[in-house]
Amino acid sequence: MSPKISNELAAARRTQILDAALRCFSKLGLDRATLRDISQEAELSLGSIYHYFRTKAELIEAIRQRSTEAEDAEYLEDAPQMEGQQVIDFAVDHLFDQMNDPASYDANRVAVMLWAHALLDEKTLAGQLESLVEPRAQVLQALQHLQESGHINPNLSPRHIGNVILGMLMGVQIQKTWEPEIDGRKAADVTRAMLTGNFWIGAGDSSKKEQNGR
Amino acid sequence: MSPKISNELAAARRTQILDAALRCFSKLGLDRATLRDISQEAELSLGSIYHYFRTKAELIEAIRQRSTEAEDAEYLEDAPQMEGQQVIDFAVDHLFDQMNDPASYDANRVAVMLWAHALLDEKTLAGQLESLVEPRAQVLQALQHLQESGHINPNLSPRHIGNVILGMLMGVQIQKTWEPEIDGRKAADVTRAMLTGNFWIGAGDSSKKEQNGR
Amino acid sequence: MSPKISNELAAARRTQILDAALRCFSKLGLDRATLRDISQEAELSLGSIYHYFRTKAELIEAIRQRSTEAEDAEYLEDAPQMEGQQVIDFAVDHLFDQMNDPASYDANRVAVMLWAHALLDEKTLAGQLESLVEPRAQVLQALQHLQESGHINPNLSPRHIGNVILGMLMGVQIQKTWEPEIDGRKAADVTRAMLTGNFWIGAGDSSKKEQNGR
Amino acid sequence: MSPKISNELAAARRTQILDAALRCFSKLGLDRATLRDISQEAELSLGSIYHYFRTKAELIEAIRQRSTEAEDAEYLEDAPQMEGQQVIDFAVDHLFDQMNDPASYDANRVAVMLWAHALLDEKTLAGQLESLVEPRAQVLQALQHLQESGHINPNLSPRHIGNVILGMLMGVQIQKTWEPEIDGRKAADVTRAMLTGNFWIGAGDSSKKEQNGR
DNA sequence: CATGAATGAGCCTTCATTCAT
DNA sequence: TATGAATGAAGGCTCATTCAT
Repeated sequence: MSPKISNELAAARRTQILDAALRCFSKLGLDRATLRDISQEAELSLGSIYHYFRTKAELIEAIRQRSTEAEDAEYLEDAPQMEGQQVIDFAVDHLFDQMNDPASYDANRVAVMLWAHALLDEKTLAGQLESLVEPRAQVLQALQHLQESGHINPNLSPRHIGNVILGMLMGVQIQKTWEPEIDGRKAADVTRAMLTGNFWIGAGDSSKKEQNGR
Repeated sequence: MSPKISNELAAARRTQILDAALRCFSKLGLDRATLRDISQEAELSLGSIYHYFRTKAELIEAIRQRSTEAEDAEYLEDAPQMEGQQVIDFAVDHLFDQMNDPASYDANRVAVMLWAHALLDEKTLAGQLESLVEPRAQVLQALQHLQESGHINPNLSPRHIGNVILGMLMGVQIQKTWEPEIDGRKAADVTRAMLTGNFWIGAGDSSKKEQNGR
Repeated sequence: MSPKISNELAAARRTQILDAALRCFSKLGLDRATLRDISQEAELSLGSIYHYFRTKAELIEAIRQRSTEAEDAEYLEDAPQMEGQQVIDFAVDHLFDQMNDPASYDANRVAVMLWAHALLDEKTLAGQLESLVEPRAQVLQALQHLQESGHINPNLSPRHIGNVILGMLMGVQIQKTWEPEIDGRKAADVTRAMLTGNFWIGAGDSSKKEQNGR
Repeated sequence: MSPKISNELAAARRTQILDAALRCFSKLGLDRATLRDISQEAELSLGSIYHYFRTKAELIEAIRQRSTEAEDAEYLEDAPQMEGQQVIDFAVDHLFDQMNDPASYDANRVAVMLWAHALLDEKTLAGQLESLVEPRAQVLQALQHLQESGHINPNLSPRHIGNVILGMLMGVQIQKTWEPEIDGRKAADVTRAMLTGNFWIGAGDSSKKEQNGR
């Protein structure tokens, strides 16, 4: 009989290794976690890792891919049927929710590490940027509609609006890895308020105050 | 022989080493840049590094300190005498300007690396957070005033407003290290607009205005 | 089911593996060719190699045996009925022909590798020497006759004549693995000339003749 | 003071390492001798080796260079002022002497290993061939003279004569690494006899007998 | 018999740190 | 104080061999 492991079993092993790697990377960092650490965390031999990942870099890349795929999968499930401001609200809520989820603790930390890692590894950077292409296009389209319809200040560069929105999410995520007590929902409230005119309610301008004030 | 001269010399050597380290860390990463790399970049002997920094960790810490001190020095020069919205505008402009300055290329990259490094090194994290205490207090005070005076939505958590504002800056900085062509000034425009009610102008469509003005 | 069939099958598998091993060893070297390389070259599974050869050393030994057996088989077919100078001529021609045969490319390279390998592995050395016993005895007998009949200088040690003759063949074979454009037949001409007095013809200059003929 | 080691000391360390490497390679083989083995044989730390040789391949190459340089140095000391047959006699004697010298035991074994190694490593092969260029040219010139003056059979290819002569030396050296009791001087006698018409003295042919016979 | 996943000792190489000069 | 040679622990990776299926 073939001892060739079934595809499901092989996938399970990959998952087992990736899970262990995520924990090790989260705890020790991408550079300092060794493959021996990971093999022990996965309760496998060192050599086994190499059946599933040819190099450490490939393992890191697999971690990166899995995390963006996971996000995309959840995200794309609901996003398509929305439009305009909803798209942005949804993205913001979704990402802040994930940031708040204790189960994402390691994933969030490793995500931050990968952002720094992308500065040194072209492949990681390419993967990182590529995973942003589609969400970015969606957001840009939504922003364009909102600018055309006069809701968003048309003098602002859509691309840079996108950078700032994504930046808010990334920047808050970093801070939350530093100070886990930060409440993602409250940060989401702030973000949403900023994006929909409910942050600055302009007391000194009575017309604006009435428009935007609750 | 004069201690003053040797102190100056020593300070110059430290600077020389820190400059070299910044370049090496920027290029190779905190973990992968070796002390030999740094000594060569500084045109010093390997051993001499150890006269000025006892360990590599101490050198990294010194890099971190110097970068926050530099920012603080510039920043605190002008900021104190301002108040209210000015404080925030000033901070935003200041940080985006620095982000845009080609001379800050290495410093910006290393800053991002240090954010990730803080996840693994308690001392780095403590330093990072400590350097935020004062600016954060200033911003919080300004926000409080602006909420009390009715300019900013009082239902939002000041602390989390601070997190989001800082997050925008950090998040855009990361993206700029990935895609240097991002224009920091345009991102600053967006940020300022968001913080002062000029992003979402919700005008021209009364039905929508009512929806969002709730 | 028939044991005969399985024996044939087993022999075929062995041959298949040995052929693959010869190619891998030729290309990568005895130490650097891995059993996985060989299994892939043989289009077999890694595990199946171990059904036919218990260790890598045993596989190498089998390669060595097969190559000397092949030579002996061809060689002994015709050689016995010869005598005197013919024996030597025949051996020289035979070995140079094989050296020249493109089909022997890998075998010749691996033979050279095995000569070096014999320095480290007693079993290989023993096999190597043992395979020389019979041809050496034949050659020695022929040499003895030729010395007794006055054809070959009787002051020379037969054993060392044998060493030099075999050495010529081995040494030219090494050079041909380095520089494949060497023409084995021309080297055979030289060798045969040396062995039969047609190399140094010392003619035409009586003064020199006397010098060298002493 | 500069701890920079003097050039002589550095050269001594290199020699120390090369000597140790030669012993280890001789005993264990080029592939199987580890750098740790060598460092221990040299009574140095493992890391130290890497101050003097960047890689194992470079160490092997240094071994190869040193051995050919040593030969050349001795050889060229006396060879130039000779001509004709003397050149060949001298080369033969010189190489057989070295082969016979117990102090060359390891060097001779490693030389054989390098011949096989050259099949796998282009740089080794290039070095090997390059070291033959000059002696080969000398020998070819001597052969040409001897053919023109009618001493050597003009129908033989000079290049292949050279291959056979060098081959005799190499082939006997291999056999001597296998069977150290082989007497290099006696093999030298045989070789010299073959090269000067004193091997085949042609009893059955009276004309030849007179020409070549003693 | 066949298969290839699993094992883990061991290899080459790197690098922070020490220390004799 | 300055230098860089020396140290050796540790890391990524390989590979002969075993064994469950």
